[in-house]
Amino acid sequence: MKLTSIRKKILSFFKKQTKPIAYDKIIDYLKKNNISFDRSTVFRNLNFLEKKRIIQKVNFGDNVSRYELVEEKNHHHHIVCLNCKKVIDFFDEDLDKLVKKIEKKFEESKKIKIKSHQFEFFGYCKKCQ
Amino acid sequence: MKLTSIRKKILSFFKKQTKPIAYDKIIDYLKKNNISFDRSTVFRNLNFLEKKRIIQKVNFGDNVSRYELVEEKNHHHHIVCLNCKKVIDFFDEDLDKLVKKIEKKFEESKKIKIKSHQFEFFGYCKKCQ
DNA sequence: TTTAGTGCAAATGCTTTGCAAGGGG
DNA sequence: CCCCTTGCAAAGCATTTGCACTAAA
Repeated sequence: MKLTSIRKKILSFFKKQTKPIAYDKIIDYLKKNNISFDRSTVFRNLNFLEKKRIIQKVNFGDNVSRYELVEEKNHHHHIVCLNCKKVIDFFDEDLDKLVKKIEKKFEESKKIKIKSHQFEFFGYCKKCQ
Repeated sequence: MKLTSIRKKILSFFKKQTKPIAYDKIIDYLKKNNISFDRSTVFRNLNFLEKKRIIQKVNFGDNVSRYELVEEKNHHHHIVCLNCKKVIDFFDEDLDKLVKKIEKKFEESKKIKIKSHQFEFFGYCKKCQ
């Protein structure tokens, strides 16, 4: 993996984020910081980083690709405002335990290798209700 | 809501499905049955039916819009094969109970109105492992 | 009769690709 | 020096839109 100039910038931008970010946020960031770039390069880097499992896609049901850094230690889920797309992370031990139990159950009974899951809540935040 | 010819066909197609279907499956169906249609009409109907809460979008993380009929009684989640996209429905009472508990908790503490959630597992089915 | 819904064609927006040039290891 | 990565331009798709016409209620 070559650490090219743009790749470094994109990675450092991801490190600053606390929520999943969409492609256009990266574009905005690069523009604001007067970093020259081509859109295809950004897409190629996102695909590349996803394949390398450095970032992962997060799905908010609106067909917009959002990414966040993969962090094993920090497993969490999201609550997303359907209007303003504000994101609140949440952690729930009971849920994680139950998820593991369910995964085990299906791996045994259906012979499926579970690789990942998505679990998101959608609603309206205080401001958007 | 007018019951136009195409709308009827689309609805009856949905009623035959047991799994979420993507746009192109509908196209295939209409073609096979020699029903004349325009792609934009199909999109308009999907959006319309979604707005009316007759169908709902289901997200498998691949940025393909898939829909299924909304059925209140029959709340379930999916396990999706990452390779062949085969879908297995699953039901889990413990999970549903926990979800309700979590929703309540966040509605009270964060003042968020939860409207829906998505919960899907991804993995590789027997054939694709 | 009224107006929601359709077909058609064009536009839009996101993402990918081919190719030649350039920068990183 | 090699070849992975970039920039550029063009292509590819999925989805949306404007407009005049059609058909459902």
